[in-house]
Amino acid sequence: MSQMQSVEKQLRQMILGLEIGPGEKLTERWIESRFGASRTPVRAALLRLETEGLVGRDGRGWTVSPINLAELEQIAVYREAVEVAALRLSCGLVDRSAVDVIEAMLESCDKDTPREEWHRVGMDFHIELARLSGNDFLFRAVRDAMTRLSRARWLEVRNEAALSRAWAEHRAILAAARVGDADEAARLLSGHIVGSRERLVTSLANDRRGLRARGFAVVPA
Amino acid sequence: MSQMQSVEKQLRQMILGLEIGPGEKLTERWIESRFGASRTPVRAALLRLETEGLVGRDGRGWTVSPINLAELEQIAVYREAVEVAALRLSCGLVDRSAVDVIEAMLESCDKDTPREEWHRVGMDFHIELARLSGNDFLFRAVRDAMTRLSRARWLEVRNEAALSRAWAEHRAILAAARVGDADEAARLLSGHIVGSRERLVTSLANDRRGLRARGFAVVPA
DNA sequence: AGTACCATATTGGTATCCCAACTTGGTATC
DNA sequence: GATACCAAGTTGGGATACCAATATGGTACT
Repeated sequence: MSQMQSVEKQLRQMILGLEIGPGEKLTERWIESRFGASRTPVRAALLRLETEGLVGRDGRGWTVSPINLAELEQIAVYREAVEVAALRLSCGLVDRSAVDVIEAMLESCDKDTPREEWHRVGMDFHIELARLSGNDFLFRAVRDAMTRLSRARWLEVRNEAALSRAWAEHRAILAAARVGDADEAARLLSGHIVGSRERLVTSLANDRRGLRARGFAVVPA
Repeated sequence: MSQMQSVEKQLRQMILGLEIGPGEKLTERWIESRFGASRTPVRAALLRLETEGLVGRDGRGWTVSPINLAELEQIAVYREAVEVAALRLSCGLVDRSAVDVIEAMLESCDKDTPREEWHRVGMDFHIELARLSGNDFLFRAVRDAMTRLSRARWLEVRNEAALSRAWAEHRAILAAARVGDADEAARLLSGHIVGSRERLVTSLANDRRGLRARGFAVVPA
């Protein structure tokens, strides 16, 4: 693997894992020494992460993108459009057996599963469902949206009730998709996304003070 | 403007204007000498254009992305999802006066208008309509999709009949949006996108031999 | 003539150097 | 004590040098 890919991957992981806080300043030279690479691959990695929305420019320098509540709301609308479109396509497929693979993914989480795993599977559910459509653009749109939502959702997975509710909704969506009921699946997915957004934004808005105290920049809606 | 932005802009213009043919190989050193910049900004520009899908990696090197008919079909599905979502949002706005600005844009094209302008306005119609929704993600999705479609559409604008048909459909969409009839506007827009895709892919598939003769790589659906 | 092989040129990946713009911290002045 | 100002350090943008991998073209041998 090239240094650029290595730096990109590690830096993304640190940002998504909140090892570098939202809103924190980054310098190319710090990344350079942190990962033992020179500035050329570091700059390349930053340019890519910028297009993912994980880092942004702050004047001349670089900043880890803050958690942006207004952005979270817009992403939810965007997600709804692309995920529903992908799901409708999938419901029209003759072979929808991949639904079972996704269901198995959900079932792999039980009470002993670490939080990180719940978090990852919760995102992968949506990503894999989109991949099933066979449309690369819809798939990438969902994957990128989930990446942007990742940190905000991570701050939320402590909530047991929300998780079990989400899993129930996920199963219901799969059940509708399995029998090819596109309208019902779409309705359930829309509801799930809208509901998730409301709970997420409310929760973060309430926690905002606490998050800022931990050094996490959170810009209001 | 930084060299990176300058190189990115000029290179994008050359690719979209077909001055560099789809499928052509690019070397960083050629770009370097062509635009009088050093490799640092050249590499940065290539990395950004890669995320736009205008250039891609070919093993170790760089290639201008070929025209890909399968991709065009997938983009149409993607566009339909995001553009319809944006249009429905726009129809729900209380102030839809911006529709008139878009209409004026359409009207600025007459028989004396050069082809390039028709081409640009035809794309900007969709982009501005998406911007009107106020959702940045839907807007960027449409803008990026139109960028990817740009070259294929350029090979098509010679067709007078298709243009006047497209303009009529554009006007009808605006008329429905103006009175806030979201369902009708969405129906018209869906039809417009599906129809455009069919005509575009058919036309390019027929021209494929001729395009390859001009050195343009066209990969079939 | 065909083919296997090697020297050479070219390429992208990386490291490093320089520079102008900007920050920062201290200092002299009022 | 406040403020205007300046010097030193830091930063991102750019240029260039170097390297390993690959492509290329010619050559010797069959």
